[in-house]
Amino acid sequence: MSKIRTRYAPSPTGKMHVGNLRTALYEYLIAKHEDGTFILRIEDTDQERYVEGALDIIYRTMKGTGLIHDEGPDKDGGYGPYVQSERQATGVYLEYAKQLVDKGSAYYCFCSKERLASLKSTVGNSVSEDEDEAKVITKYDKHCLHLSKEEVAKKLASGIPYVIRQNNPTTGTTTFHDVVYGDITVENEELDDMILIKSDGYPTYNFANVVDDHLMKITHVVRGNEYLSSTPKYTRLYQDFGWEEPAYIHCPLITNEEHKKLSKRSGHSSYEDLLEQGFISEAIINFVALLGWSSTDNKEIMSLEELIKEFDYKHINKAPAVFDMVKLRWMNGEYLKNMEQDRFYQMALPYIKEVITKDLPYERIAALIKTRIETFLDIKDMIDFFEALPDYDIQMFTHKKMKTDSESSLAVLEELLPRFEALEDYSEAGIEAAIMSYIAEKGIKNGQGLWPVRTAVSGKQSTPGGAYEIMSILGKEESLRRIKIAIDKLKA
RNA sequence: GGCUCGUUGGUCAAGGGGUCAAGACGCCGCCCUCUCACGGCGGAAACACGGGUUCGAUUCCCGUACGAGCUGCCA
Repeated sequence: MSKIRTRYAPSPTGKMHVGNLRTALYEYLIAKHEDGTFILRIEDTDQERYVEGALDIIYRTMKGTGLIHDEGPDKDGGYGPYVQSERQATGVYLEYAKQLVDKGSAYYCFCSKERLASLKSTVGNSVSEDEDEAKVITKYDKHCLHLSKEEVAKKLASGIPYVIRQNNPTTGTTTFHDVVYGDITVENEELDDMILIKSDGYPTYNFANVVDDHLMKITHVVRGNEYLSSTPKYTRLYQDFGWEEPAYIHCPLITNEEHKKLSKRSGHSSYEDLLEQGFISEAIINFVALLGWSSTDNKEIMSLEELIKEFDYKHINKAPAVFDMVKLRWMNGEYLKNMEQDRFYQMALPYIKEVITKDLPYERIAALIKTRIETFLDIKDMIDFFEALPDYDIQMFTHKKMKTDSESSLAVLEELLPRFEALEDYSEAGIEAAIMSYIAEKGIKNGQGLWPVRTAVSGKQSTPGGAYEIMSILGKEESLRRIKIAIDKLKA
């Protein structure tokens, strides 16, 4: 059995869309599961859509996610070039297209864009009140197929711009097999004579893809199911060339909450956007892997290594999957909770410093928030009270379950204040001892003693950590100041 | 419009002729607890519809509905 070779073939047109990321991931997993080769190929045949810097994003994403390719523009494996514009320069695509022309499976077309546009006739326009959905016929009419060799040669010589189109049969059917969707058959009548070589000399994606996959000996092709409808045309190409087709693995679409294709502005469209939203790479990969696939033993939290071991492309789902941000948040939180403290601290620090300018023990703050956040963006609202005491209402001291009210809270704070002032050991343990002995003396519930204190020093209903943690982090001076403020408020 | 694909709780998702139809997220409740989280326990919640085939269909077949994708000298 020959070794598996998969390829991720992005176009450098902008950010890394999560659908593309999943495709890359599956290609990687399929290859690595069988110890195969994972290739990166850049499909930049559309110069108009090329975006500066997009290539960097691709490399950065691959590196950041750990999807390391074995062959690519920067890693020659003997099947290069790995950039289609460079391959184009070698003339391969034209050469192969001409082979097809010689076989009668393709032909030159000199039709102007105007003529092409006129072909898109609208039928039954008057009746279609269903929005502006007019019936449109978009198939090319094979007008240039009937040009004689001499006419073609003449036009070619005179420099008229041309295109090379596939010559599809008009009768019969074409069938291809997809690993997830099974056999799919279409009427050849439906097949458009798609363009293989554009008038600028570049191949279309449709053509370059087939030629390159064959030349690079790709065994498994993974792509989104938006390609399902064009695959029969690729099958024709393989048949015309006499090449063996790779295994097709079309993945279900990833949609937004409205069940529409993910769009640029939906917030979860790209890997980079997600990083900006405070998610970490491992969680994104893990989550995306589970969109359309699940492991046999139901495991959900899986590292890339585990995914490699578990991944079986035969278990990919057919139905489109909604990208659920809420679940991603949960998963990200799981990763954060399980992260080694030091790494968490390093990653959280910039976000902490964004809100806290005072000289406080950042590491301890980080430890407090670790189990309480889902993304790094959650940090801000959680720790802002360390920086400045918010303006709170004394209603907050009244808590039914804690059995506290303004009056009891005032008493507790006034009695505790001198004890805190006299406290030498202002560590967490020292403060705890002071408060607990007070509680014991008074014979009150923990909550009755602690709720007023925590509220006074934080000014918030809920906080990461409790009274002693907060007080020791704030320091003696600041926490006493806040307690005095509380006493004043309660007296007023 | 045509073609293609899809349809299990709100979402992800197992299962595929006989199951009390898994699990996860979210939601709700309880426990833990100085708050919020964490953790633990429990709960509500699904086979789109109509015909077949069959002793028996969520599972197979056919329709219908709904949804999506494609219908570019984009990928």
